[in-house]
Amino acid sequence: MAATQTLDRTLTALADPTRRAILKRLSSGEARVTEVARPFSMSLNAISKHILVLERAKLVKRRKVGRDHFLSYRAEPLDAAAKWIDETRDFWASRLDTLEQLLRAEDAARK
Amino acid sequence: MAATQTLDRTLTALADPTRRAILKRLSSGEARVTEVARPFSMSLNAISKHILVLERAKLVKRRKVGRDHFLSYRAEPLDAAAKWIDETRDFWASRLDTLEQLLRAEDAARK
DNA sequence: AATATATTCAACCTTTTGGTTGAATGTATT
DNA sequence: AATACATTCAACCAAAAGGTTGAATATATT
Repeated sequence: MAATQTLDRTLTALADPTRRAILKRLSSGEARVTEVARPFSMSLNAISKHILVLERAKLVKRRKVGRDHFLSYRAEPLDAAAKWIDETRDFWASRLDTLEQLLRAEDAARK
Repeated sequence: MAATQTLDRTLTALADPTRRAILKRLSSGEARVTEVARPFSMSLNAISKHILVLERAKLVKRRKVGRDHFLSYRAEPLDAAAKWIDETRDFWASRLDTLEQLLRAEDAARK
């Protein structure tokens, strides 16, 4: 699978506050679906769907024990996301040609 | 505006590969809308909309000069995103460190 | 065996997203 | 003044997202 698609899934999963909250919850320990859902004011089904999105992004792993599904947090996909952000964010800091950019912008504006 | 909503906008903006490509392009210097659109195989209008999403997330700033709109990249919103990711990602790493320290301290006290 | 619990599946609904095309607006150029 | 260029606005469309409710499935408990 293309790396860009993996990144898409990761960032899409993170772009929703409910899913971020679920992840934070799981980052401090395993929990069952119902436990995860409890604090939220939406239906269990809605949470079940959010969990699916997180699973598809490999941010959550599921372990089934009888009727209980234990969910756990996986950090790995965050590495690629953090990497992309850092690369993009630091672009100018890591280059000293800010001056060149300014000049180019000025030049473009003139013509 | 709630911090969570700002983060939503940032991550939503980043979750699309076209928008990430636009950002990368702009991170190496200002460009006009048409210039930004050129490499893509979709309509100018589609790109115009993507730019709007990036602007709403404050990742792109617009400077109008006559009929030209110059777009520039802004890194600031990435800080919050990077922060959230790092906090979440490192959770167990830092916790295990603390636990290890506690155990080591206990051990030292015992002997 | 009957019932309760944990979870998903399925169907549905509304809003948002990501794209299209065609027209409008404002600014340069000739 | 006529025309070309840069950009957005508006209407439309299909697909996806995020939620709901009700039924189905599988496992525990009594």
